[in-house]
Order: sequence, then structure tokens, then C-alpha cells
Amino acid sequence: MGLTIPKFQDLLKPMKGERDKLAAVREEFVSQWGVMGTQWGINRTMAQIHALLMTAPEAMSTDEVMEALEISRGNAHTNLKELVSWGLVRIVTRRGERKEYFEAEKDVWEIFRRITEQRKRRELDPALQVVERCAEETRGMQTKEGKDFHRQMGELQEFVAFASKMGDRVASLPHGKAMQLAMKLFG
Amino acid sequence: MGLTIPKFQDLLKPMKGERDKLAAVREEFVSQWGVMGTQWGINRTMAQIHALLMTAPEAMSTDEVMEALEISRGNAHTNLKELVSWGLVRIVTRRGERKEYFEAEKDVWEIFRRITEQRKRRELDPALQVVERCAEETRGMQTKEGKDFHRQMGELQEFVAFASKMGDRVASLPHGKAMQLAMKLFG
DNA sequence: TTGTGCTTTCAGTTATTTGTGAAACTTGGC
DNA sequence: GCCAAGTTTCACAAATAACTGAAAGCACAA
Repeated sequence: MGLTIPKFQDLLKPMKGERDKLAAVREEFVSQWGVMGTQWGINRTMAQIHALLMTAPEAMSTDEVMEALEISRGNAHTNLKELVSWGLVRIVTRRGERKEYFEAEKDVWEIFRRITEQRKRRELDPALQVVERCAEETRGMQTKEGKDFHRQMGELQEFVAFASKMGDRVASLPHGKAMQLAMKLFG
Repeated sequence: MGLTIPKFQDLLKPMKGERDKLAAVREEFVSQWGVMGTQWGINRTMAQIHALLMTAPEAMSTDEVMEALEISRGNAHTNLKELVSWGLVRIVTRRGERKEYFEAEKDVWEIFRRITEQRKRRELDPALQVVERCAEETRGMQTKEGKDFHRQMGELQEFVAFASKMGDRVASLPHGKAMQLAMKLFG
């Protein structure tokens, strides 16, 4: 029973199919992540670019992103910068080149931290201001309805402030610590 | 020094102003909560109705909601039902009456629990499916790029599954327990 | 079974968000 | 300075989401 040594060519064969398959799965991921984005209240393109970069073997230029997703320069540019402002993507430059390349944060915990941070800043903090003002403006009211409203605002304020603080704390934990803590809680 | 007994009329006087003030503040709350809603990825009307009912002294009918927010019947109806499906509002009926009235959950922890539950169901679970499929489809790939992609999906899957479980656990805690736990964690 | 009071649906309209493409701007090298 | 490669902005167009109003549906009471 001859132990045949496979030819180099044959070793390469499955890789050809693999590349196609991978490209297809990746495309599916990008597309689905875009759909998800819309449900998350994030725009489709931004989510798609994020998915694309998260699964990119190396940093991509604006033109590469435009081509991969078949979108305009303006659109690519706006959303890349938005991702940068969320801290989910960073700009890298190659020396000797003027072009900017974009690279996504790939560590899931880090991604989670950044998103938590931004959502807190964009969703919780403004809400807090609103309820604070409403609570303040109704302080000391005499009627039952006034008191009820004031109490409701007070409870809301307390809770949102609390959630906000929790967000900060959780997001400031390093990956390892966080998991450790979570395990202890919910084993 | 005559201890004057205030007339009934005079006792009532500040209440008049209070009512107006309260109505104004409440309107502001409803309006602002609506703006917030759009940023949260929830539609404005739904958020406004929620704010309105949260601060309503008693259950309101569709017509009352329509009038308060100056919106159409269809719009009011759709969003009220949507709020019911989120578990943030419940339908109550008064005996002898055919009309439905709507009443919001007012306990902040309960509101939080319901929102967490729904967001998990609507945002996390579908994401989980996507990454699971992508991880599955690239299992055992040989190329570096295939392996990298597979690992990335694996990490994402693990994390999302974990977050999903955490959501369940947190949302299943009663108010008291949750606070206790949070305090222990973050003093 | 018919009328009445209310709920639900939906085709068409309106508002809002997102995307395009080209022009304006910036920056560094010659 | 002036060109070239690249980035940024923005008026307008396209796509999507939300809302309206009216008609259809339903269920109970007479």
C-alpha cells in the first residue's frame, strides 16, 4: 500500500474552493450585519463597512471599501469617519504613501466597550438631562398629580444615573477581569 | 398676632398655576422623550405615547392619546399595540364599556427588564444566528485567511451568546436583588 | 339581522434618512 | 508657485420609514 506523496498542485486544490467559499460567507456576513444595523438603529452602510473591516485581513483604503460594497466615495467617506468617531476603526498610514487606510478593532471585548461608551454618551446622558430638568421643575408641587409626576421623574432619574454609572464601570474593566466577574456572578 | 385662617379660595390659588406648570413640563417631557426615541432607534410617536402614558394619572383611550398628541387614529393604534407587544403598556377595560384603555408600566426596574428582554430578542438573537452560521460554514478551513475569519466569528459568537445569557439573568432578577448585587459590585 | 361603537387594516402621501457625484479644498513634492 | 493625489463637503436624488384618513371588520345589544 503505497504512501503517496501528494503533489504541491493537489495540496493547493482545496484552497481554490476555500477562497471562493470564504469570499461568499464573508459577503453574507457583511450583508447580514448591514441588515442588523438597521434594526439596531445604525445605518446599513456603516454596519456593512464595520463588518467588512472586522473581517479584512489588512487595512483597506477608501477606494477598496467603495469597490467592495459598491458605494459612492461620499458615502464611504462619511461612514468611515463615523466609525472612527465611534472608536471602532482607526486610520493607519503606510510610510511613503499619502493615502489613508482603515483598520477595525477586532477584539470583541474592546468593540463592546467602545459601543457601550458611545451609547451611554449618546443615549443615556441626554435622557438624564431631560428627566433631571423635569424633576427639578416640579419640585415641591402640592397637588397629587404634581407629586406623582415629580416622583416618577425622580425614580427615572435615579435609575438612568445608576445605569450610566454601571456602563462606565463595566466598560472600564479589562477583558479578563470582566469575564472573571461575570463568571462569579452567573457561573 | 392673628393666626389667620386662609380661605378655601386662597388655598386653591397656587394649584391653578401648578396645573398649568405641570401640564407644560409634562408636554416638554413627552416631546423630548420622542426626540430621544428617534436616537434610540425607536419611532418618535411610540416614544411619545410611552412618555404620555408613563406620566398619565390614569389609563387613556385611543381617542385621548390621539387628541393629546394630535396624531391620526391609525398611528395611535399601531404604536399603542406595539407598546403592548413590548410589554410596556397593558390594555385595561372598564366594566360596562367596550372601549379599551391603555396603561403604562410605571416601575422603572420593570420597564428596564422589559426593554432588555425585547432588545435581546430583537437585536442579539438574530445576530447570534448570523455569526453561528458564518462560523459553521468556515469550520476546518486551511488557509490563513479562512482560519482567521473562522476564529473571528467564533469569538463574536461566544461573546454574543454570553451577552445574551447575561441579559436573561439580569432581567430575571427582582428589583431588590438587582440593586443589592449592583451595590456589592460597584459600591 | 341590523345598527352602533369601537378596532384594525391598508393604499396612498409625507417626512426623514441615506446615498451620489462632482466640485472645492488640502497637502506635499517638484 | 503649481501640479497631482488625496480628502472633504454639499446640493440634489433615491430609498426608507412613518403617518393619514377612510373603509372594512368585529362583536354585542336590541
